[in-house]
Amino acid sequence: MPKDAATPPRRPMRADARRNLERIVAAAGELIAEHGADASLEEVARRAGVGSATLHRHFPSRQALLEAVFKDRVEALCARAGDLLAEPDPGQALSTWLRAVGAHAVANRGLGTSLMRDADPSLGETCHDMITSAGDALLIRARAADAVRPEVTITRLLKLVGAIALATEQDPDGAAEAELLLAIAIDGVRTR
Amino acid sequence: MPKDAATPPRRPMRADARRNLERIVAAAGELIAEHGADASLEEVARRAGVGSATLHRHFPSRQALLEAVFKDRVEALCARAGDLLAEPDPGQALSTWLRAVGAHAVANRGLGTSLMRDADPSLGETCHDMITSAGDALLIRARAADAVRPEVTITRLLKLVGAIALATEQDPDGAAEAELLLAIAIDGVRTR
DNA sequence: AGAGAAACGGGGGGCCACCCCGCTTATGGG
DNA sequence: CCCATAAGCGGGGTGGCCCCCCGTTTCTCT
Repeated sequence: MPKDAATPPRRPMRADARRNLERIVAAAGELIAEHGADASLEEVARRAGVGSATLHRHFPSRQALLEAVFKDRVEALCARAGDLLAEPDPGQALSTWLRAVGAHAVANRGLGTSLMRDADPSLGETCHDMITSAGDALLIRARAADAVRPEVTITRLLKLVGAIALATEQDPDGAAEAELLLAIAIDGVRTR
Repeated sequence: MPKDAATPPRRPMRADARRNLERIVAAAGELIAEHGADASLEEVARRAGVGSATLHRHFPSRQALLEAVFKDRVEALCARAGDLLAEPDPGQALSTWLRAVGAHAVANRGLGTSLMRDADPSLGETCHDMITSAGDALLIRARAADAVRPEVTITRLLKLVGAIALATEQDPDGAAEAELLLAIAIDGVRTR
């Protein structure tokens, strides 16, 4: 298995190109944290000290840029999912992980949007794909333990989490509210 | 109690102004149905046969326009809530109503966004206010019957429904998916 | 009918995404 | 070490959008 499946071209990237690319991702990270997922791409280029054309060449769509910005955070969540497979209670493990995903999605504005889209097939290994695989392992285990209802799929769960993150994004205390909404969704509205 | 609390100005609106306003709302309704809540306002004005300045004079913000477009649909949902107060099972009544709200939110793109915002205080009686009051009656009854968990508030429920509608908006079969997600959220992820 | 006010809308400013194309610069063979 | 080559760059143009200013048109009341 290759160390990095996302770089199949044989010619290594030119040094300046890689440098610019890194600057762009860094600037985008800052601006997205400040202004959300629909931050101005021109401003990103400006802050990166790069022409807007360069940004568009490296990232043909906004989504592509978001993927690059959030990649490492998503990887962390995937790793977390792996750890939780060792947890004795499968239902609890899934629930814990979903809360972690929700927390990240709220903390990093725009991540929620990225997690929900499975659309664009030109982007190769997307955040959505990664997190789906990671979560699915947890879900399958929970289902085997009969801890989740049968119509629950990983796609639906992630959509739910992403939607909640999006909905609480401009709340004054979004993190706490998201936590609560997720708890309600997981345990149900009705009393048991 | 006045029949229409939203028109306190004594001078009646000029005939042409009212005509334009109606045209704008109609055009906006069409375009929002086609392109979602972030349809181009210029295009709305164009289709209404009106200058863009006129649109902005009548509706100082996008949100104000959305409120006008969805007002009657929201009133229908409020009426539905009133009817459901007669339902014998309070928990069931609440759940039925939430599904109805979800269905409307999915069918009318952009409605979900409107229902969640309680922000702008300059807009008087907003859709959000109306639906909150209507739903609260159902929720209070359900809570009295001990049918819902205590941390559930009407604001949170509506946020949940709106978020789900938003998340399924670009799904191929959004309506069915939203229905399912809502069912999961209401009954909980876990088996009972 | 005429005065006055209310409403209109063309057009301009500012911002943005996206792309074209002539110029710069890294790279690897000689 | 040098230079040919092509990968990469970015200024500036295009078209779209939101929002507002202000001269002009249209309604309304007497």
